Amino acid sequence: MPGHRSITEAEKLAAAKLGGIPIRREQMAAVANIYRAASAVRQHLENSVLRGSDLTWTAFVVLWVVWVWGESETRHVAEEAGISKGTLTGVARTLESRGLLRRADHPSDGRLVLLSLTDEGEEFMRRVFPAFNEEEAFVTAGLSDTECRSLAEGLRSVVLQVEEHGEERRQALLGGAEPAPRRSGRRPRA
Amino acid sequence: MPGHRSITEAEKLAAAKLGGIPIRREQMAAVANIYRAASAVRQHLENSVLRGSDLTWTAFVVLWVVWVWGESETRHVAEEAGISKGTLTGVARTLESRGLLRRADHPSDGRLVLLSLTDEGEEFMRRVFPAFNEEEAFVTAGLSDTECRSLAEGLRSVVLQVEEHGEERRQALLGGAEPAPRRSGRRPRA
DNA sequence: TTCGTACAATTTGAGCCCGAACGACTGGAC
DNA sequence: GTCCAGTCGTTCGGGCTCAAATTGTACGAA
Repeated sequence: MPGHRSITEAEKLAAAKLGGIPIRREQMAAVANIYRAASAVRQHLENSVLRGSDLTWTAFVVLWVVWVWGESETRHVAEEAGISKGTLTGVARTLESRGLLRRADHPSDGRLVLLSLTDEGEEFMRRVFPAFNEEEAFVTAGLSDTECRSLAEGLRSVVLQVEEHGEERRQALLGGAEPAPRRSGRRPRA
Repeated sequence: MPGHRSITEAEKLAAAKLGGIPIRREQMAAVANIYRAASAVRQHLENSVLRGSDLTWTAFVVLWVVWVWGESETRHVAEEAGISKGTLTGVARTLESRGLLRRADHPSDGRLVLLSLTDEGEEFMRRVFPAFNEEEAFVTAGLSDTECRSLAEGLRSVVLQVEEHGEERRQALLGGAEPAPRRSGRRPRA
């Protein structure tokens, strides 16, 4: 687990490093803690309820999305699960090989693929989701119901800010220039 | 970005799926939003300030840790950055190849490796960190300073809960049985 | 000295991650 | 009927991710 040395201590050192240039401390601490918490929660869930079935957090989320929303087109599942289409292809392959997920062609549009749970997948979610939710309760045990709601509220505000103004902001930062190429990624064939 | 369909809507569907079994809604929403926010923030930062230098979030965090704390042993850096030692080996290799990070043997203990920034690395952080912090402020723009502090406080409580009681909890859940093997991971040589 | 235990970083294998390139397909214009 | 612009899922390349196995170093006991 991260964080033997406190974030506040780190802030001071960072400030010293910059000598005079002001830092947005509260914002920095908030972002740092979002990431820390996300890692801690994921780690805990993977090593408790998910470990027995050897599923990753992502695989479980995908399964959850299909379980809750029923048979769905892959692009919607990727969107809901918060992963790219390319990643979903791989995760779906894994889940299919475990016998939990099924893929089917769309009856009228040949470009689409539909995902749905197998019977085994349904049975799995009925059994495992309650345990998963139980651990969600465990990790937030230090917070009251009200505090949980308030936490979720604050986080939603962050998500919304990025969703609504992120693209525009990135455009502005690049100042018209096209985004820098990525070292990784597929190369043109020629 | 994830979440066209609301989490509250998903809750109801999940509840219906379970028919009667109660769900900890607030806790579920809090955890879901922690993860969503973390992804959104990471995505935004990678595609704005980090894109130009083709660094990932993780690589930047590692750089930041070494910048702030100075030359450090790899195990401490991994701990601070919230990644495993194995992952750090790879990330450090990447940063070394970019000329931002340096590795050195410990003068008295041959088992240890020390990481420090190159001059280029120092220059990079002096230039990029302010921009990074600026985007941390952007993503939290919907929150006041007080709300930021309160958000960080709630998240810290989650991190603490997992750090302090997580191991014990996982033990209890497994009920004495050793943790299930992982499909991935290195195999015995024989 | 030689052994054994402890602890360090690295390697390994399976899998996740993104975004760009790609091929299959759609649906409207002509 | 034949373009053709748009959309879909998949492939691909470089990189991150973990935990277990491995290699190497340290250090005290026999």
